Order: sequence, then structure tokens, then C-alpha cells
Amino acid sequence: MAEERTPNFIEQIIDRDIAEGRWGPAGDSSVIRTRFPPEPNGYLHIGHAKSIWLNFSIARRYGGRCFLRFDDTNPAKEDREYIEAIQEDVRWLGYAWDGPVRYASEYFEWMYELAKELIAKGRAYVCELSAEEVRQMRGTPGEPGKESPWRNRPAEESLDLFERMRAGEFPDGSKTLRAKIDMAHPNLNMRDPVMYRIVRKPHPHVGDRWCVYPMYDWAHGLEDSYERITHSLCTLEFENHRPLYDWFIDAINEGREEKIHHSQQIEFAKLLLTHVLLSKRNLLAMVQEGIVRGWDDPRMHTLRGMRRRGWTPESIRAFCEEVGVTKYNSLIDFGRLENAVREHLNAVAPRRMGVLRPLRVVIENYPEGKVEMMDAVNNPEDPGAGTRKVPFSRELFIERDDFMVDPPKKFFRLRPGGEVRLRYAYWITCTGFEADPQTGEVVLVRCTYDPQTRGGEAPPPAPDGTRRKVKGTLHWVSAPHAIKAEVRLFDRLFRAEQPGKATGDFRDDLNPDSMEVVRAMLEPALGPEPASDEPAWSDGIRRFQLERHGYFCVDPDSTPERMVLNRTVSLKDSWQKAKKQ
RNA sequence: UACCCGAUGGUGUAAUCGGUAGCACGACAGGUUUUGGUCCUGUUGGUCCAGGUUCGAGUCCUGGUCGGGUAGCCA
Repeated sequence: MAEERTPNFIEQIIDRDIAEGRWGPAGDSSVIRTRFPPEPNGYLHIGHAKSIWLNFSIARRYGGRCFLRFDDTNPAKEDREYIEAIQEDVRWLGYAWDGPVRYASEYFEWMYELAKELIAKGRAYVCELSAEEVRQMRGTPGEPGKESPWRNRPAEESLDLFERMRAGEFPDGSKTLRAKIDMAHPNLNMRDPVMYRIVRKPHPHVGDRWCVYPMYDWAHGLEDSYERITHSLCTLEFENHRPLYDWFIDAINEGREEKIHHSQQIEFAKLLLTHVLLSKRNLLAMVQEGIVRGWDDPRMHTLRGMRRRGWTPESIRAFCEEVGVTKYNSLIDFGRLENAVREHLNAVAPRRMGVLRPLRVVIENYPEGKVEMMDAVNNPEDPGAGTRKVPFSRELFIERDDFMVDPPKKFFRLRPGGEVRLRYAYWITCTGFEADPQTGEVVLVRCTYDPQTRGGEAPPPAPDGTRRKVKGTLHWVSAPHAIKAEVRLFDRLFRAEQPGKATGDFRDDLNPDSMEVVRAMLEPALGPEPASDEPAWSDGIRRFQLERHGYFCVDPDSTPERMVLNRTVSLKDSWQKAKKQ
């Protein structure tokens, strides 16, 4: 309603349908009905998010309905675990389906009766060819296939056989029900496709009630029909299946008193991202080979992984909206997804200070034992987020990268003799440092502070009117108050835009530094107990911006004794970029 | 060598009936800034090719080129 966005090609079709009254009274958009129909055979990933977003946002746009339906037609591959996980992930993304969860398996009886109608009409037959024979007789693109010897058996015989298939009289794979279409059809899907196969496997939803299971092409249009889906949205690889989708519904309706609902299938391009692998096979390989720690590893682009990494549902939805829907197979730069989460988190994430690689600093003219509580802004983008108190004392930690003995040009951080601002605290000047005699590594920096700069304010101008300036502002943590934490710094899992494209093996493109674990020092507000002014997150996960570093969330591995933070994404860093040039 | 689909700056996506090719991201250059973040301003750069129809074509027609999909008793 609110958005002025121009309608995508699917919405344009729907607009026309509504104007013409194709699905109900002309002008009534509330008849629009979509569905998200996952097979419960794996965890949802960012690619599914696009489909979820599309179906649910269309229903919302038109005031229609969107169902969640498990397309559970193949018990050999499906599992209860996924039925639970998928619902959880859809909810996490922020969507509520209309009514109960639907299951294709609950429509099997109806489908079975319709199959018998087709047999009776001579549009389907029981075939006794083996899988291998069917494959060989299908022909190839360019040359026609051969007809099954069972193709023209009497309808009564097929009917009898089909009933006995269901009754469990025949072994797995021994017979199939096939549609009688055209073995010379240029579209391979139309060469007498299999409608039912015999499979004896316990089904995750309906148990052992069935031993014949419908194939996708036969089942899917019927599922849509049963639920009176108006627009059945799917990905481009089903384009060649649409003629069959339509053929089945038309064949059923031919000569039938009571017509069944005929949804319109519309195909769109699935989400393709650089630096990411989403296929079930590759995801599984990464888990099984220990490349990642599991399906919810923060480097994985399963929705579970992204949730643990700190991605927000809001940012994923905004990303889908941003990249849009077309029939063009585009490859989206992963940076777009990172931008989306930065944009959301920049607006709402509370700012905190945390030192990832600590370097000790002593303020030599600051009294020992003195502690001042400094006022720090929680979010400069949101004045309503308020302020907090941060303790300051004589001994601090600053970032190792923020001090250099012999810095390059344009380095505005701390150096011997140099002055910088400590954010919300004081201006300090470096008076010396100590290095490890063995390694040369700096282990301590000595500074003095200017009491006139409390809060980080510039000191009053000198009598001659000149004003002192500092170029750099550093974050810091008071050493005696610091909270020790484990911080996991994640980076892309793959270095190549298209992992595996160069050599054929994605393992060759793995980023060896996709996870770095550091012992960090955090300000007290980052303790195990949420501060009272932290925002309420839709999923209850605590998220922060560590100033000058990036966005982080609290990992479930955290305990009251030890905080564990995950870096969702770093801040943009024009200094890093400048250094590389 | 079959069938289906697609093609607009670096990337993604708009352009009503055929009528000024726009927006976002990136890159680059400035400005603001107590985060080298954010924000603001500016610059850069595009209709796959060849014909045709038309006063006028990204849009319509014809032919090509390039890219994707399709030969599971998977979905």
C-alpha cells in the first residue's frame, strides 16, 4: 500500500487479472492467493527468502492470502526435522501464513481419484517398463521417443492395475502410472511423463498410508488447484513444465461436470549471489567435510546461519525488495546484501566501544584509582536512543592498529608525540612507548591527557586565537572495567565471485581467513545482562555497532562468564581502501 | 544439430498507448562530522547486432549474436 514502487512483471499480470475479473468480481483484489511450497528436504537459504518475500508480499499488497504448503510428495528425501525448521525460518523472516500449514500429502486421496478419472478417459495408463527402459525410450532433444508397449492397454486394465499398485501388490519400481500425451513432443516433459511411482518409505507426515506417490508435475497443479491459488509462482527451470501443468488440469476438466480450479503458473529468476554457494549438494558438502561447523554456521547462507551471524529479517526483506523480480538470470553482488544490513543496523543498532586487539595505554598524569563516568551517545542516528555512562580511568586499552611508531602519510591516529581524541573522554598526547625487546612489538603506550578536553571537546583557543585540532578519534576501554570476550570475525567463505568456476571445485576458492577469533576487551554495557536501554529486536538477538569496527551480535555460545560476539559485517573502511592503493 | 526463456551504464532495476533513457548500489571528486561510519553535493557511464515499419523505436516486425534452462520413477 505504502510503497510507490512500480509493479514488477508479476504484479502487472495480477493487476490486469483483477481489472478483468479473472479470478472473481472485477476490481476485487482480495481473491489473490499465493503460496510458498517448500519440499521439506533441507534447510531454507537466502535463495528461498526471495520466494518467500515474493509470495507473501504479493498477498499483502493485494489484501489476499498466502499459504505455507509442504510439497511432501517424495518420502525418500523428506524429514520431519525440516518441517519444523522451515516453519521456524519463515516466521523468523517475519511472515505469518494464512490458516494452518498445508501438506500436499493431505490431498493424496483426491489426487488419486482424479488420476483414475484420467485413466478412465484414456489419458493415462499403467506402464510396466523399468526406469532404465523409460529413459532409453524417451528419446533426446531433437529426436522423438518410442511409445511404451503398455501405452494402449485397455483403460479397465490400467484402472485395475493402478488400484492394485496402491494396494501394495507390486514391488517398488515395477510399475508406474503415465500420462498419455505424445512421445514425439519437442518438449521432453510431454513425452508420457510419469504420474505415480511405487515407493515404500515411511512418510514424514502421513506415515505408511501410501505406497504410491505422485510426481511433482502431476501433484503441484493439483495442490494449487485444491487451495484455489490464483498465481503459482516458481523459478525459471519450471518454464518447460508449464505446458504439462496446464495439460493435466485441462485433461481433468475435459468433459467434467465440476471443473477444478486452474491456477496460473508464472516463472521468475531465482536469486543468484556472488561469493556464495546455495545448492543443496554444496551446502551439504561444506557441512560434511567440516569446512563449516554446521547448518547454522554464521558463514553459511542458510537462513539459520544468517540469523546466527546477526543478519536482520528486516534487512533481508529490504534486500529482496531492492533487487526485484524479473525473468533475467542476474548475478547480484554480495555487497548488496551487506549494504542492506548495514543500512538497517546503522539506523537502529546501539553503539558500543570494544577493543578487538588490545594495546595497553597508561595516562601518566591521570590520578591512580580515579574513575570518571563519561557520557556516550547510544546512537547518533537516533537521538531518542539516549546516552550511557562509560567508565574512564588511568589504564586503558586502545586498538593495536591505532598506534604506529612510524606511520605512513595520512595516518591520523596515535603516534609518538601525536595527539588524538579518545571518544567521549579526553584528548591525549603520546609521550612514549615500550616495545618487546625480542619481537619489537609495542606492548605499552604512555600518554598524558588534557583536562580541558573532557568529553572529547576541543580545548579553548590559545590567547593568540589559534585552535588546537586533532584528526583522529579513537575508541577505548578502561582496563580495570573491561569485559573479556571472544569475538568471531567472519569474512566471506569464498574469495571467488563464482566459487568453483575456474577449476570446477569450489574448495579451490575457499577463503582461509573466513573466521578469525580474537580475545577482545569490551565496555561494561556489553555484559551478559542486556542494558535497560537496548532496543527490542524482532528475534530477541542482541545486536550492536562496535564503533569503528562493524556490527556484532551475541552468539548463543555465550555464557554468563564469557561473552561470544559474532561480527555480522564490518563498517565501510575508506582507510583500508586508501592503504591498499 | 530440438524446444523454451532472456538481453538497458561496472552491478541490479525502471521507462503508461511507440514520444526527454530514470532510480539505486558501486567507482571517482568535494563538503559536513567527537565513528576514516553516517549524511549531503557533484562526476562518471547504458538500450546486444543488422535490417524494416514510423514524423518518431529500449518498446513493434524480420533475421542474427550471445547467455540461461530442459533428456529423474527429484522438486
